[in-house]
Order: sequence, then C-alpha cells, then structure tokens
Amino acid sequence: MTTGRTSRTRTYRGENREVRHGRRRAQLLDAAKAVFGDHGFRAAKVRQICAEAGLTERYFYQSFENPAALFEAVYDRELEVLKQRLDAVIASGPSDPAAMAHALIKAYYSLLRADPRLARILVIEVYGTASNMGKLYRRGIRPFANTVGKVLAKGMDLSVDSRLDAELLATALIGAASHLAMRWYLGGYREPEATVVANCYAVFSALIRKVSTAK
Amino acid sequence: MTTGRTSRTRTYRGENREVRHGRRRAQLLDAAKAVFGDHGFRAAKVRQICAEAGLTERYFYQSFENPAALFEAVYDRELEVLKQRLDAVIASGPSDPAAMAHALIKAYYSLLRADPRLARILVIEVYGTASNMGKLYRRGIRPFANTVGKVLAKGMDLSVDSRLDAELLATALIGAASHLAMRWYLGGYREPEATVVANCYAVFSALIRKVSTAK
DNA sequence: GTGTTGTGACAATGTGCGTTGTCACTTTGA
DNA sequence: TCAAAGTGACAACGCACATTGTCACAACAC
Repeated sequence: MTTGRTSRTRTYRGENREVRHGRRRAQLLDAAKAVFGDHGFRAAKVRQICAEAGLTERYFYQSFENPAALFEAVYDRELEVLKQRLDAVIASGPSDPAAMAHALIKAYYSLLRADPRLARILVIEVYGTASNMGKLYRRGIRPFANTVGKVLAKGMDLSVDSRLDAELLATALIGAASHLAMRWYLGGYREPEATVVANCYAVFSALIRKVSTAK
Repeated sequence: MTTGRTSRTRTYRGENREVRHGRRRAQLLDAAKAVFGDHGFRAAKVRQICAEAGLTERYFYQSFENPAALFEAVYDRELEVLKQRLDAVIASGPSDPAAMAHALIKAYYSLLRADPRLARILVIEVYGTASNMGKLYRRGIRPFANTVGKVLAKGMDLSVDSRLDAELLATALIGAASHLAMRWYLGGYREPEATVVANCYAVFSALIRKVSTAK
C-alpha cells in the first residue's frame, strides 16, 4: 500500500507506545494489589480495579486476558519480592542450617508484617482462585519448597529413615510457616512478631537437629 | 377459625414433614459433598447440586439460605468425621506423645486417602470461600489445633523458651500436616501413604522430642 | 369423591458484572 | 491545518445463574 509510511506507533504525552502500555500495566498491577490485598480476589471487580488504577476498562483487557490472569501476575510479582528477600538472606547468611533457617523465618514474617497486602495475597488469596490453584501451587509454592529444602538439606542426613524426603519435609515446613502466617494475619497480627518467629523456628530447628549429620 | 383442626403437617409416602425435610437435607448434603469434592465450590451450581440430589431448586432454599451455607454444613459434617476418627485414636491410643502423634497422623492421611472428596473439602476448598474463611478457620482449624495441641503438650516442657506457645506450635504442626496433605492430593496421591506419614511424623516427633520433659 | 397439601418439571424474573461499543475530545505528526 | 491515533467517560450488550413463580399432577385426610 502507498499509505505504508505512517509510523505504526506514535508518542503521546512524551511516551511511546511501549512505555504507555507498560505504565498502564503497572498501574493495574498496583491497583490490583491494593484491591486484592484489602478485599480479596472474590470481591474484586474489574470496574473497581480500573477505578483504583485511574484507567478505564478498555485498558484492562489490553493488558490482561481476564481477572484471573491479573491475579496471577500480581501473585508472581509479590512472590518475586519475597524470593528476593530470601535470596538476599541466603546469599549473605550463615552457613549453619539452623541459623540460616532463623534468618529466613525472620525475614519472612518481617515482610508479611510490613506489607499486609502482600501477606494476604501470598498466604490467603492464593487459595481463592480454584482454577489457578494447581498452577499457582506448582509455580509458587513448590519451587519455593524446593529452594528452601535444598538450603536446609545441606546439613541433613536423611539416611536415618529411607522414606524421608527433602522435598516433602520442606513442604511440611513451608506449610507450618505459611499456616502460622495465615493465623497471624487473620488474627490481626495479635501476637508479637518475635513470638511467631520463635515458634516457627522451634519447628524448623527441631527437624534440622533431628536429621542433622552433626549429632 | 373453624378450619383450625386440619393437621398442620401431613405424612406423605409414609414420611411426616420432619422426616421428609430431613431426608431432603441429607440428600442435598450428600450431593453437595460429591459436587464440591469433585469440582470444587466455585464451579458448583445450585442446579447441578439439585440435579445430583434428585431434587428441584425449591428444596434447596427450603433447607439452606444460600450455597455458602450449604458448603458450611458440608464442611462441618466432614470435619466431624475427621474429629471422630481422631478422638477414637486419642481415646484408645498410647499415652506416649510421639506414638500418639504417629497414630493421629496415620489416621489422618488414611482418611484423606480413602475419601478424596472429604480431602478436597477439608484441605482445599476450605480456603475457597473467602467470606467464610475467617469463620471456618475459627470453627474448624483453630479448635482442632487446640485439641491436638493439648494432647501433644502433655509431654512437653515449654519453659525452655518463654515465647513458646502450645497453641502456636500446634498451629504450625497442623499447617505442616495439612499442607503436606494438600500437596499429596493435588499430586494425585502420587507418594505412598507410608511415605507421607513418615515425613509428617518426622516433623512432629522432632518437635516433641525437642521440647520433651523426658530428655 | 373432594378439597387440601405435597411434588416435580420447568418457565420467568432479576441482577451482577464481564466485556464490548460509542462518541466527543485531545494530542500527534506531517 | 488536518487526518489519524490515542484517550476517557460511560452506555449497551450479553450471559450465567441465583431466586421465585406457575401449573399440572399425585398422595393424603376426611
């Protein structure tokens, strides 16, 4: 066609298409975090999220297939925040498994306490999207358990019982920590953070000691 | 009025009103267990549950305010089944806390394995009804943690750390067990039951030993 | 037998909300 | 300056279901 030379994209208010699109997507993610984190996924409506983001519905569908996809993206983002926190601990932390566990637990609850919206999304709302559940579990919790399991397993000798499995044990510990987190959150963070950390650590350290190579 | 003496209730097909009403309620509970247990709460429709029960929608609203109320009733019933199993173990079981824990864990996973619908309802779908979540948590998991906590605490000396709290520790252990159960269920019960039991027990027994009075 | 109550199948209604469309207005690039 | 692209506000559509209503028929009580 002879019309071909009009630029396919155009800057608007100083932003080109990619930037505008990315900014709106980010606005939606922020708004969705607020809405999901305050009222939950079930109660969240497309209109509300868009209003919160200061955008119209059209842009929602420009960035996301549907509300479930948006939740998935929000979940991934918050999970990434947690991962980076824990990775930092792993990188800088002590090599002693028990001390490492304590540092990880502290970082975990500290983050959940500081950001209740993140807490709700990671600990409560994950389970709220039944269809996503399997997927989110595989993408989020399971690799997470793997990582933590590997770190903790460094000082473990699982041969004391041939049925013991590092991944299953890690899954159990993750369950303990996240369930405690759920209770903490649902109870309005009633218990002091140090108390929650201490009790969670008690479970972790007990297991670490039990299967520790260094008797 | 002169019409007063017609009996307010009438037997129908050999059942009086209470019996008919109760039977329909039970049919709905059974149908709901099947639907919730196979497809989840979110996917369940009133029509489907009624069809499964062989009843029409009218009887649904005669017995339950709304689908959430039905789920609540189903949840309570399944939880009661679990409670009775565990109570039986507690009543007949050994007094040694570790052995008791092992027996409880065995009974728990055995039930979840034998009845996947119950498993899904108790371990997965609880979290699916956001509005009910707080209520179900208080009614179901928390008193449950209390009971288990009290049983396990019999042989514990929490004074080793003043911040340790039997209820929080029990919550953590319940979280470990139920999260492991969730993984087991979502993975199609891939791992052998004995393996799941062994790994769960490893966590329980480690903690019991750690805070045991009998060093 | 006859009026009343119970029942089942199904239609009708209502609503909430996701999703798409309209339109007037603004900004851009040539 | 002007046509095209971008935007925002909001209306309109469509659908899935919960919820209520209708009606013909069956079982009961007398």
